Amino acid sequence: MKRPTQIDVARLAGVSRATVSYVVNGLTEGPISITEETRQRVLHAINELGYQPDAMAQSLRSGTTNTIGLLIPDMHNPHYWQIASGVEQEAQSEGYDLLLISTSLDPDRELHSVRSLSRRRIDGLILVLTYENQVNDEIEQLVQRRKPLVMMNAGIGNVDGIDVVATSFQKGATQLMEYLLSLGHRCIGLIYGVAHDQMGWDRLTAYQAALQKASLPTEDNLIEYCGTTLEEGYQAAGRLLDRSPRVTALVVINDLLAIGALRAIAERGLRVPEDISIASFDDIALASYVNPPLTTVRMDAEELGRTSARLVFSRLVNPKLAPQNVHITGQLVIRSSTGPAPNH
Amino acid sequence: MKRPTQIDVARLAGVSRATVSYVVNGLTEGPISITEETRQRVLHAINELGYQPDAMAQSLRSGTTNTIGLLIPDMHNPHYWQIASGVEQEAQSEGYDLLLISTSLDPDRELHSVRSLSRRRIDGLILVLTYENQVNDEIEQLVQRRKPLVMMNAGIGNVDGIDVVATSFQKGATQLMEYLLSLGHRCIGLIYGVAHDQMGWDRLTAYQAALQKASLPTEDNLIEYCGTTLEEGYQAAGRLLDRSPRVTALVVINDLLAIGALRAIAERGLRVPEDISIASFDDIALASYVNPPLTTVRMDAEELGRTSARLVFSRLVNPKLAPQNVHITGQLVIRSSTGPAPNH
DNA sequence: GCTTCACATTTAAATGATTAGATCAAAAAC
DNA sequence: GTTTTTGATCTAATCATTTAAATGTGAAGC
Repeated sequence: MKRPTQIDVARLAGVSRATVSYVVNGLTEGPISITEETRQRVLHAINELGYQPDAMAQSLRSGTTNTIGLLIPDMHNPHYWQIASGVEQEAQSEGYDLLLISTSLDPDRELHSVRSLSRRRIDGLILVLTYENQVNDEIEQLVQRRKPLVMMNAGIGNVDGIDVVATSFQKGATQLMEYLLSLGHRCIGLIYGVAHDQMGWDRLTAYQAALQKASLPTEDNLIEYCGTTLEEGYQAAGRLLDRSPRVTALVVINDLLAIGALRAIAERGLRVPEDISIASFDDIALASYVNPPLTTVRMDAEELGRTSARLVFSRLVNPKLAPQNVHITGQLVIRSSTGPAPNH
Repeated sequence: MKRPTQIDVARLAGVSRATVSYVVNGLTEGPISITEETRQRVLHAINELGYQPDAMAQSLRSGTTNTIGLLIPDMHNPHYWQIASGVEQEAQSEGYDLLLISTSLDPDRELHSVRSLSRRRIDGLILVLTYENQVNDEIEQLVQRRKPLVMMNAGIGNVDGIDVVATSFQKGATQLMEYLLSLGHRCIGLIYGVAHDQMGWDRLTAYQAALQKASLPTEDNLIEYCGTTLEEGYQAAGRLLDRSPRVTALVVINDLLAIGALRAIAERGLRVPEDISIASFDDIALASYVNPPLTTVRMDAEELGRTSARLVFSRLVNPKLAPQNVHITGQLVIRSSTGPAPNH
């Protein structure tokens, strides 16, 4: 059975399509007026047929889709989920739907997806990119078409004239390092699990700067590189723990990998924080529920999502707004996964 | 700057709109033929203007949106994320985009969202509902319009004639209970954290049946009801643990809440599994990384998502397919969070 | 009695694509 | 030399809506 259109309703009610449109959109007051009797006839016909206006046709006419797009790098990391959750909340409360695309950390897909979203006449777009430079042309176009566009990144090269929600763990990472050093830790490992070199730079540089400032060696043998999954975090922690001298503290690029690392620690019979301290970044919901609760640098990802969405909507309301540049920094949250260095 | 349309391209290339369409869609072979020279002129104009076909207009014409919708109850539970992830993967590989809606466990929103998705001419729809009965009318309509529609549920009342991916923990829960009883546990608590009475029924009944079969009391004082968040699982576990006599094993409705429960256990200085065993359902990625790794009944949620998506696409290809009814059951995975009952 | 006006509704253009069928010139067939 | 065919392109209908402008009617104004 085909879905009924305005024409079907008009025919059944014995009126023209315009009248149906006016009734549906409640324009019966003001310049246009429809008799109550006609109105009822139309409403009755709508009910009879189960008519619903076709969103595609409306979109074509209005140039508006009531949809915002969100591009995230990976659906397996709770951090990105939380961002999406925040965006979804805000979108829903504004009556917008969410088109979600994950690029699975693939730069080709990133480019392809931005193109696809732009063809769809999305009303606004939030990008959490990993390979920014790839899509500059597309972004340029979107900006010129006055599409609300928010880029969320970890302080990579910002594009001019667009809204940015920049996140930085730099300050929080520095705080964390000072805290660990004050606990007497002198051999602090870093698990650097990222999809791409440019990611996590804020944490890496803060880590190195802190060590340097404390006149400690910053050689690479304290850094273990890996991918972005739990399993890879677990593996990397294992490799790092089996080196000697063993680190007394472990800084992990995010909570997810830290949970993987916790397992590696537990398997070696080490106690946290008595034998080894561990700290990470993000403060995902789980961070305070694992055993022991993780010391972490908090960045409320859901709030990040909500903020980005709000930027989109504020530009949707007022397209002439000057480019916004929200800067969000992480805050150190001390829990029980960190403690004094052994023999200190 | 407005986005260029087919007309702009046609004008610049000195041809008609039809010709542009043919070139864009690569129909230059077969019944239609275009000289290479014209083709080049059109392509050049497209490039010049940065023309991209408007997806809305295409959708209106074709009645097809290249989009599938997914409705999930809650974005905070990793279980649903994993489903979404599976759907997204499959959709992307078929060249479809994903429209994601979370109802936040609100029945009104559930109804409203299904309506909204149906207005959008979504090509297919996957519903993970919690309040099925509310939307039966809408579903009926979608079926009559021959929209591929998959319902994923935990074996509640199935609607006739539609594709269903039914999940059941019944068998796995029974296995789990037998396993716990065989370890000597006689006082087994249940943390029943659901949004809605009908959810988790499979686990509850299996739990009760197993106790009854073992001639153990099935009074309600071993069951702690709560909501669906980590925090609520934590609280509920606390309440249950503080009763006496204390349970020697804890069955939790899902892994997420079990992780909350683990914290409550740790805070009371109890060891897992020496003092108390804990087991749950889902086997989210984290389940094998927490300390200790959780015994759980595995249900691969990502696979669930992929399966649902595949059902949608298979019906999209062949609308006359008989209604599919995939039944997926959970499998017990024994890890180290369960062990012999104390004093056994 | 003629104009003016308000009211209730309709007509038709516009949104941006696809595609069946029309057109028109040049080449091929007879 | 006329008809047929073929190749290349164009015309116009269609998809389902919105909305500015037009239409027709009866009542009010003078």
